[in-house]
Amino acid sequence: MQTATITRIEPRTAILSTIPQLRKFEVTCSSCNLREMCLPMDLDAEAMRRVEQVVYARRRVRRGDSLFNAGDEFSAVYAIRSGFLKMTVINDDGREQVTGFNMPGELLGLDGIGTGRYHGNAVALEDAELCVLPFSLLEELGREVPTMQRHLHGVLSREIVRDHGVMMLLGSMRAEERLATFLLNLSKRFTRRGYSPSDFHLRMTREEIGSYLGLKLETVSRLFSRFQEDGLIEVQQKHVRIVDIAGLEAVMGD
Amino acid sequence: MQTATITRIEPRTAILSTIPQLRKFEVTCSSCNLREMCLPMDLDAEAMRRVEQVVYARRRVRRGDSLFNAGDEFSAVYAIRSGFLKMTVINDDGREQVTGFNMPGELLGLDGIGTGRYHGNAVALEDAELCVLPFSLLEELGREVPTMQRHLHGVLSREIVRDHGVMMLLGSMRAEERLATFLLNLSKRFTRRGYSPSDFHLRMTREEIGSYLGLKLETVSRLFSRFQEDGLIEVQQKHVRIVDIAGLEAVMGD
DNA sequence: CGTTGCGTTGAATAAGGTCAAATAGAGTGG
DNA sequence: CCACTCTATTTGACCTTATTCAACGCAACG
Repeated sequence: MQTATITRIEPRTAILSTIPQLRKFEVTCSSCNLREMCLPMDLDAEAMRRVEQVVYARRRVRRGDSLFNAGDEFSAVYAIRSGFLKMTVINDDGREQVTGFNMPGELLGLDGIGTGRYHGNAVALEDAELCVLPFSLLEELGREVPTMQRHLHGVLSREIVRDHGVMMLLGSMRAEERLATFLLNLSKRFTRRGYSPSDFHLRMTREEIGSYLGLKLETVSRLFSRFQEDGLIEVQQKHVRIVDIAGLEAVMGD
Repeated sequence: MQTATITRIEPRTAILSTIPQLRKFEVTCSSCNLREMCLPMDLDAEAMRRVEQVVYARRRVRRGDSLFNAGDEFSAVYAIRSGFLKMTVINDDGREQVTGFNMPGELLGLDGIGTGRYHGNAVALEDAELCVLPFSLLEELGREVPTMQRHLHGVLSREIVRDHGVMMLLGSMRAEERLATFLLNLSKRFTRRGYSPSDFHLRMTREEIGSYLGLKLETVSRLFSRFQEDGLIEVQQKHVRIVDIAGLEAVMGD
């Protein structure tokens, strides 16, 4: 496990003009193709400029490496620019639970605000690049720009809502419903990012899917096979093709 | 389902002096015995005063009634003054999942910030009284008082952390571990509120416990009986007495 | 004092887990 | 480029756990 590369970017616009064009281009949220779903969503030009001041570094994490681990000191949240990550928690007996899979445009590290230390582990499922948002700067921005404040609260609240959805999944659904829900959720998120709703590459293993869904990897594998037999999907290793969306949705309806 | 009683309290201190002594006394967070664990935790006098301006109404909800329901317009979060409540979500096929049980000093309604509508249902398990905190006032306060801002973020973040703990419970633990965890968690929270760590009254039914823990009510009942046979607890209907805390903790260790 | 909701318990069943073996890919170094 | 290794995946057989179905008991309440 090696230290991830950190690319420092100038923190304040005052200095921004001294940076080569290319670099400047990289920093701007306004030109980032994730702006529609990332933190600066729906901001006016002025607010956007302020956010860009907060994004003061870029960080790369290689597949298998951690962005942060449980217990690490919290100082920033991260916006995913590229790559897939998983969030996990590990309990006393060493059992690991995957609490989420995250894709570009999503925010990581919110679990660290409350205690000053990250509560979970963020591990890259493939090489990833992230925007580092020092949380104190984000809070400062929130105090000055109500839109940003509201937006940050929204992100936190929606994470809670998402978690409640996972509780519903884990607490009330049968195995096949869980997997169907999972696939449909991935499909929706891929669609939002401009990728195919029906054809995608799973970055996580069967075991990681199983952990997230509260199932064993063998069960996940069997379900993939069954869904394929039933003509709902086509699977080949990590590549999934959803053949019958309505059918998948109907799995929950029985 | 009847509308809960709402007691209006003057929103701003300017008017506060006109209220009878008793009422004034009721409003003050500073004299509330929950201040140690509620929103105004760790605030200085000035910040405390500001919070008290935000708490502008009191609301009563009777056992079985809803404080709010999924889809209701979001405008406030609620601090529980007295009484137990449960949070639930209901999915398309009508299945209900209990996502949490809440006791005095805890905040409800955070799930509504992100979308402007509450995502879950808050139902009183016994007659309850709550402080109404209009969220726009809370945000305003957050912008002006960094301590409060940080504190609100902390509450939101810790809710996420709690949810991840529940995911761990639902995704990775066996039935008996879940129930043991649940009982120990209740014990801890009761202790914090000055009640007995070992002797308490469950406000929720076996079915509600089961829903929360991802188990059927019969399973919960059997586990209670088994824990009793094993000398870990004594149960009589809703009254629980933890006899062997270490033993309960050990349930998770096997 | 019957009704009703909640809780307990037993027996049968099903869902998913465990164990084991075979296979398929991906990555590595010669 | 190929052989080798390692890890991920698939599948079968069997087992365990929790669910389902059903009956009954208890306590609160009109």
